[in-house]
Amino acid sequence: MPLRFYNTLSQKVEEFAPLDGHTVRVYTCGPTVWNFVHIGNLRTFTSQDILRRWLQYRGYKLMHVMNITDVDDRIIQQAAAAGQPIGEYTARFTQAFFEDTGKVRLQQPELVCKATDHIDDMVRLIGQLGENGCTYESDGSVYFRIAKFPAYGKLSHTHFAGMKAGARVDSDRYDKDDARDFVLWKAKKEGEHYWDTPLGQGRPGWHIECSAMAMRYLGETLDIHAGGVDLVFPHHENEIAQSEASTGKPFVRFWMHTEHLMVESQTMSKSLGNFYTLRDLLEKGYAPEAVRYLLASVPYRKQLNFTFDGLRSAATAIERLRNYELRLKTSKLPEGMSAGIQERTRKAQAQFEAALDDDLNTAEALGAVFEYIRDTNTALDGGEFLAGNREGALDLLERFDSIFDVLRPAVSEHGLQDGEIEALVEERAQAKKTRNFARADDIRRKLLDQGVVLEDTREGTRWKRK
RNA sequence: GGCGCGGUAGCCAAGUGGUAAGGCAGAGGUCUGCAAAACCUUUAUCCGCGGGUUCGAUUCCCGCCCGCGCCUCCA
Repeated sequence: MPLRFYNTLSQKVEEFAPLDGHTVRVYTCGPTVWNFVHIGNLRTFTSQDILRRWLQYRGYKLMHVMNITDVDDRIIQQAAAAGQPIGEYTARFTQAFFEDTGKVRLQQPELVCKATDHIDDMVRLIGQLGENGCTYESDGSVYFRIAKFPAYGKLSHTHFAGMKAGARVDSDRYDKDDARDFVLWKAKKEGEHYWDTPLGQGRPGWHIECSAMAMRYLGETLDIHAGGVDLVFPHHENEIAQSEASTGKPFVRFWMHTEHLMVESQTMSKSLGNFYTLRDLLEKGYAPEAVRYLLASVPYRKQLNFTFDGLRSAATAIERLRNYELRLKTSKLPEGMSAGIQERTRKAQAQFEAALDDDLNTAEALGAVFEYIRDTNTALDGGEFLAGNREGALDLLERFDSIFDVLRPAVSEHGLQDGEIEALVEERAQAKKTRNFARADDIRRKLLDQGVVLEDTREGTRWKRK
């Protein structure tokens, strides 16, 4: 079965291949840098990381562009409250964003672009829309006239036909001709950051930055545009309107939206006290890999119920994976190659790949890997897993980790050096030989205090950092 | 109200028109100086509820109940 993704536009799972056959042009809506990323943001970004990695696994080149929204109402407000220029305020959170996403091992997009660096592109795009007769000005602001774009609503599958224009006009927004119209350019307000442009003094509306930057770097038709489900309407709907009304071409082939994350079955919100940033979780002592695993383990189109129980489960599951890898690498195996095991490995890889090809079904992919681990652990116990099978199993793990990326422990702390650990392991082996178990246990305890776990096996003692 | 997603074991969660993956937790066992790791057995006669289609439905259709999201700037 070929690679296929659910497309919000068609509401169907469709076969995917990049337009030009080799390079996938992806645009994802990045963070608004007014605060630290929370785990809901991270869920979306993690699913996009899985997407990236899977496209690469399937041999495609990537041109992935992500924007940084570094000007919007909240930023202006918060920066003012902090008494800082917006650039200074956003720089701090932009840096924090990359620190945090790096900790959960998100690959960097090929290109990251900031809204404030692309004001000219936005102004040009708005100008083009003006030439096409899609805009109007009111009180110094420029609006997009939805009536000029009949396809409006095709992404969110909203039918505005029966809705009377103006019926839902918000009393605060009488400056618009139609309630659905949205702002492209906001007139300057006293004391707010503004740009001097042919459109007048002001700042861009929210939606225009994505259209402008996406088309600037990826062309008029993108392969994939992704974001959280909440962006379907109005953000992405408006992006389509702006882009297609300007170029007359389809803006995006595949729209992919990540479902939201819940916390203990409830909406995550500050008022409920269940709002967590990544930093909150790390401070509580959870490993970033566990966060990554948990966020990646539920397929992106399903709401993910985040619980601390789940986070601990994730950490234990990672332990199982790492134990298995350690066992594979350290076990002395009988010579030879088992055809049965080889076939089992091939099958596991096929299942793993089929699962991810099927709209990134990470849960099923994990199932395939764990099932394989249990089977081969049994074979290892029974002596049927032979030296010749080791490479295949390690290769499978490597393939798995090229997507999930949880096998390597976070930071190797500055504790004991390998040589020191090995010397102590050797000393303990001698103590055990002389049945000096007190000394042996003493060494094990001492190492455990340093985060090193010892495991005695038939072939001797192996160790790992916890 | 409109549009959309979902309701599967203690928790998380996959899945199929033919009789329920996987992870975590629990119980018992094997192994072990101890411990860990690992394995074995066990934990849903049943997939929100009620109808219908079918030889057969958790999987398709209809209705209902419940949770969640969006409906103008929230990933």
